Amino acid sequence: MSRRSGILEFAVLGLLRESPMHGYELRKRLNTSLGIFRAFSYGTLYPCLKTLVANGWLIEEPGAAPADQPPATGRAVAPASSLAGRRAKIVYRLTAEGKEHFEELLSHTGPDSWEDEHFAARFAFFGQTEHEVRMRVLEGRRSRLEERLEKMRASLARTRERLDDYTLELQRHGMESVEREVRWLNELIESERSGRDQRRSSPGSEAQQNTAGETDGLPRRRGDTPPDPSDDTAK
Amino acid sequence: MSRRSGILEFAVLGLLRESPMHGYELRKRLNTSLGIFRAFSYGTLYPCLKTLVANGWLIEEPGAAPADQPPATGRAVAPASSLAGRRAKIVYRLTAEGKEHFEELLSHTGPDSWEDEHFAARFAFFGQTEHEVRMRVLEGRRSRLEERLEKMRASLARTRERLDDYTLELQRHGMESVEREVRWLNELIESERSGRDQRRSSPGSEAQQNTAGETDGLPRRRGDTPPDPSDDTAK
DNA sequence: AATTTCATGTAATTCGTTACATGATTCC
DNA sequence: GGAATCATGTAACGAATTACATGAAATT
Repeated sequence: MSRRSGILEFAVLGLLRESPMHGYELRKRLNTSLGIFRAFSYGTLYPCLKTLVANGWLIEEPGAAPADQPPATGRAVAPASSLAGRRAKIVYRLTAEGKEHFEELLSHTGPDSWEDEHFAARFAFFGQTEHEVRMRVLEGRRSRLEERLEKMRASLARTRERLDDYTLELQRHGMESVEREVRWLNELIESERSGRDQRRSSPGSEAQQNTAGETDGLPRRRGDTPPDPSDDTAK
Repeated sequence: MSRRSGILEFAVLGLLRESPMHGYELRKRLNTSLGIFRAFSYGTLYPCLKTLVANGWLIEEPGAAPADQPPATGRAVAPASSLAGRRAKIVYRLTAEGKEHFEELLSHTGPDSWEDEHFAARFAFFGQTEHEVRMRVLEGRRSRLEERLEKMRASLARTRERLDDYTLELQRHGMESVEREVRWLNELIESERSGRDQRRSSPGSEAQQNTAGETDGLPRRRGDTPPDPSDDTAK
């Protein structure tokens, strides 16, 4: 019941799987940590959390600091008027069912999975995804983009000449972007193939830290930032 | 009244300015001709048309073929049962007020204009936009993207190491895309500057044909289609 | 003490889609 | 004459935003 768009639900479960958090922090992670994620508003996030709780996938805990600041001596964190009545921070924690559900979502691939935002969300949690599934998603995405390319080419060929230069340039640029993403996917698929099946659905409940790991099959880039020095003019 | 999202309204007015059309065709143009435009459904388009008519910006005409096939001898097009009763094709035509309104939209730039979809729509009609405005839009877009880049860089620096390789790769790719678009904008702004102010708000009501024109200040690319022959498998 | 940032929520509204319902035209 | 495509619409729903309302904690 209540198919709440998948994407937000998925991302929330995925993030909470790594560690419990309260809504406010969750939102920030959603907007920044994950690559492409659009900025969800509180008006979206909080109701969604309620639903997830209602489904038994999360539990609300009256918590103080979100997993960074350890509870330590027992005071100082939940200060004055006991943790009972007042509206305190609510820390959301994934239940066993929630974890199971997320795992299921992770292993399931439908035609949605290739669409822009869905794909980004899937990719963001590739770390906990099985090799098989990763391949399916990457290849699905690629053929989705190739379809799109074909349509663009067709439309471009059909309408040629009749369009002004700006429209043409817009289309050209759009196509180039898509072509570029296809190439990116090719690289990813390539390295996915060669770097066999490291990291199946993760063994423990901990997020794998991957400290200084070169273990992953990703195409490495050193010299990350492009040759453009001195652009940190903050303002 | 009824601020219908701007973007669809804008695009519809812009397309109808070039030539009258009926809804069905309009939708196709929306999806293909213009570069990036997402696919609007009929459920969105038709009500929007009604609103535009109600605002006096469009008029519905019982029409047969949409401006391609000339009315010619008067028959053959609206065949049997006269053009009276039955639900016929409705051709939408821009009124004088509509044209005026569109022109106003064209010359107005708000902070919306830099956002992804808005920008694409604006760009698609740069052909009828004044040089001044084009510059504002391009530069606004660029600084919007630069803001975004800064945030991404900051977040990346903040979270380093703590993220798994896939998340990192996703962010890297996202940033690269944005950087690329900035470079594209730089080129456009550059050629906009050098190729002074050709094409102010268009003189006549006709869409400028631009047949084989090299007049525009756009960065030219010959060898447009990438080295990929034989891809016209229309299927 | 006042301001900013953190934190949680709700109601109204906007934007847009899906699914449905209908009918005309063209192609085979 | 049947299928595909063209063509127009509507009602129900969905997803997410904005604006509002509240309050606790940290900073100055």
